[in-house]
This record gives sequence, C-alpha cells and structure tokens, in this order.
Amino acid sequence: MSKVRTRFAPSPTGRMHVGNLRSALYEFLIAKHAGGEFMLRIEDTDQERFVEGAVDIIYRTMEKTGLIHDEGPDKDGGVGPYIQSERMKTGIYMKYAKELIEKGEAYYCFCDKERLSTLKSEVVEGKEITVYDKHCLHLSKEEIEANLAAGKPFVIRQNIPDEGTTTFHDELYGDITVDNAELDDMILIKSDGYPTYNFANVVDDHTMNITHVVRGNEYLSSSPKYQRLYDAFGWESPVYIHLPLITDENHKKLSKRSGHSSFEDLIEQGFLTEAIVNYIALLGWSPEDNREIFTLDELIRDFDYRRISKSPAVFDYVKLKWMNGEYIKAMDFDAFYEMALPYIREVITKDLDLKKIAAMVKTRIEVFTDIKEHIDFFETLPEYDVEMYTHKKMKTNKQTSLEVLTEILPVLEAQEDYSNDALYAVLCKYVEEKGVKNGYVMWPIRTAVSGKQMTPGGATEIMELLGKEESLARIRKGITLLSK
RNA sequence: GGCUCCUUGGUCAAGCGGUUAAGACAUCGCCCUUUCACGGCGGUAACACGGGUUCGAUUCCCGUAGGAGUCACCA
Repeated sequence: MSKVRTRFAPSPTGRMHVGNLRSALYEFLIAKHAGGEFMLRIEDTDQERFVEGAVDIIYRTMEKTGLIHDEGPDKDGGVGPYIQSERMKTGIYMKYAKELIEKGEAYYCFCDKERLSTLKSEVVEGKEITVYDKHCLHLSKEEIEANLAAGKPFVIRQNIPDEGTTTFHDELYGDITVDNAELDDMILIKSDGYPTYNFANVVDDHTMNITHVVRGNEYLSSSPKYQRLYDAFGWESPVYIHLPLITDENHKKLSKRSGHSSFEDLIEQGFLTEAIVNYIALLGWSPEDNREIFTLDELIRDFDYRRISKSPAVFDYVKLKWMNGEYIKAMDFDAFYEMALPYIREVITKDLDLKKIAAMVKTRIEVFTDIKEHIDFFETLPEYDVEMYTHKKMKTNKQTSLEVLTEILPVLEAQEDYSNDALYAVLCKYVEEKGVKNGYVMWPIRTAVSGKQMTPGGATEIMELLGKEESLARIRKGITLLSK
C-alpha cells in the first residue's frame, strides 16, 4: 500500500473557520498517525472572494497550531504548483476538461444568464433551485465550432445521464447511492476560464497523489458527482472520509454570527492555541480511553479515524473555557506571566508587583480576558455598596464591621511590616483576643480594601500589594462610609 | 420541496446482543477556606417513537417522527 497522503485545501477568504481548522487537524492527524504526508493547497479559483492577506492567515495559523505541512506552495514536493490559480496557468484543468469532452462526459455550454433564468425553477426556503436542461448538450459540432470561433463565452459542464445510479464509498458512512437524475450537470470550467472547486479538487487530488480525501460533511451530497469524474477519467477513487459538522448551540452550521467561529476570534477572546486544538480534536472524535487533555503529539499517536463520529457536534464554548482554564493552570508560571502581562497592564498603571498579581489570578481565570475584572480594584477602589459588609456566614454586618475597622485601624497604622505573613499574624492575634471567627475580621477588611464582593487573594494579600498608605486610606474610607 | 446523512442526559461522548448504561463540561449540595476561585466528596439528569429479528435489544433490520446538510459560473 502506498503512503498515506492527505491535504488541507482552504480558500483564502478570510479568517480560519474552526470547522476548517478541525478538517486541517484531522487531515494532519490521519496522515501523521500513518506515517504519511500532509499537504497544503490553496484553492483560490474564485477571484471575487479572494481576500488580501488571507493566505498569510492560513500560513500563520497552520504554523501556530503545529499543523506543519510536508508540501505546499512554500515547500515543493514535486507535484506543484500548490496554488490553483498558478496551476491553472499550466493549462491542466482545460486539458482534462477537454479529455472529458472527448469522452462525452462533458460538453460546452454557451447559455447566458438570461437563458438560464428562464429555466424552470422553484423557490424553496428562500433559495432558488434550477436544474440545467442540457440544452447545449445537443449542439452540433458545427454550432460549437462556430460559437468558439466567434469568441462566445462558454462554460464546460459535466454530462450526467438521466438514468441509473451512482455509488461512492465513505469510510465512515459506508456506501452512498443516489439516482443520477438527482445530479445536476455541474459546471467544471467557468466562463472566466477558471475551474470550479468541484473540478479542480478532483483533478488536483488525483494529480497530486492524494490517497485520503478528508473534508466536511457538507460535501457528502455532491460526492457522487466527484465519483463520476474519477470514473470518467478511469482514475482510482481516493479513500473518502467525511467529517461530521460542527454546529452552534442551535444545531446550525457554525457561522460568523456566533462570534467565535474562527481561530482568530478565539485567540482574541483569550484562548490558548493548544487548548483550542485540543478541544476541536474532541469535537467528533474520542479516544479509546477517557482522556481529554492531549498534546498534538499524543493526538498523532492515538488518532484512529475509525473512531470519528457520524453525528454533528455542538461547539460548546463553556467546555472550551474549562479546558482553557486547565491549560492555564498547568502552565509554567513564567510563560503564563509573559502572556498575562499585556492583560494586566491594560488595567494596572500603578507601580504594583505585577508578578504577584499574575500569580493570584492564575488559578482563577479560564481565559486571559477574565483577568481585567479580577484585578481592576487594585488600580482604583470602586464605588461600592455598604450592604456588602453584611455577610451571613461571616456573621458580619455594618455595625460589627464599623467596630472591627475602627478597632483595627490604629493597629494597622502602627504596623510597619506590610508583608502578607506579618499582617496575617497581627490580624489573627486580634481575632484571638476578641474571641471571634477569622472571617468576622477578615471580611470587613477585605471589603474595605477592595470594594468588591470577591477578589483574588485574601485581605492581607491585597494589603501587601497595595502597601501601607493605600491600604489605610481605603480602610478609613470604609469607616467613613459605615459611619454615615 | 427532492435527495443524502444523523438520532444515548442541557452539551461533548463511551458502548459495538446480556452493563447497576462509563467519563467530562454545565448544574445542584456538602467539605476545605482570609471572600471568590482552585481542590475534594456526593447528587439530579439519557438510550426519540412504533414494529420486527432474537431466549434476550441502547446495540441488528424496517417504518414513523425530529434534526441537519445540500440542491451556485462559492468553496
């Protein structure tokens, strides 16, 4: 058996959709698990949709996620060009299209938009559905020659018989058979001379020796047409693996509207690359054991494509966040600090110990963008409601808080050492003398010093960071508020 | 609407004829605690429905229902 070769064939139309990224990941994993090769091909046959810079996004994302291709536009493996617009210049698509015409499997079509619009059509769910009537199939050789000679625009269509059925085999879904009458005579070559995706894809996969065609489920229903193309050429069919769809919470195909449909969206929202890759690997695939945290290498080792599921999977943002939190907790502190720093600096301009702040926040966040809301009070004491001093479990209320703060203020004024340990010792001593619970004292202090219901770190940790002067100022403010 | 695919808790999912139907996220409760979080322990919660096949169906077959995808000179 020949070496497994898969390919990722994105269109440069913008950001990297997570569905595409998962396809790339699975294509990569299938190849690498088998010791095969993974190729990158750029499908830019639609000049209208081409987005400047989109090719760079593809390269960048592939590199960042570790999906390193063995061959591609930047790594010649001998079957290039790897960009379809460049491939077109070699005349390859027209050559093969003409071969099909010779065989009667395709034909020239000169119908213009006007004629096409007169065809019988039906509107279903806002979409207009027309079936081509094979009008140009019946053109005589002379008519075709004349039209061509006159420079009349044309497309080349696949000729699919009205009778019979077509069957193709998918590794996951098994044999799928459809009536040929259901298949439209799709366009192979557009009037601008570019091939359509449908045609270029088949020609390229074959001429670039792709053994496993791995792609999204949305291609399942057009696969019979591709199969007919392979058959018409007399080419051996590749192994087909159609991947289950990734949907939003409404079970619809994940779209831009969801706000987190692309890799770049997720990065902006504070997710780690490794967590994203790990999570999407598990959307539609599961390992033999119960493990959920995987490095890319571990995925390569364990990825058995026969365990890919057939039903669509909902993209669960909440679970992704959980997984990202796991990755953050497991991160080396220095690496974490480096990544967290920009987010910390966004809110903290004062001269505070940012490392300590980072450490406080590390086990409390799921995404980096969470940092801000955890630490903003360090910068400025927020306006807060005095009702916050009342806490049932701590057995505190405004009255007891005022008392505690008033009593503790001189102690804290006299205190020189504002380290966490020293402050904690001092407060504990007070707690003991007073014969109350820890929280009875800690709660009002923490509240005064933070102005928040919840904070990373306790009262003394916050005071250590804030320093004596600021801590005392905030406690005095608390006393003033409580005295009103 | 035609065609195709799919159907285990709210979500991801294990299961591949006989199980008390795993696990994870979420949710709820308890413990820990200098608040919250982390961590620990525990709880609630599922085989869409109807027929077969079989000694026995979540598992195999056929229907029904529901959902999704697709039906472009887009990929």
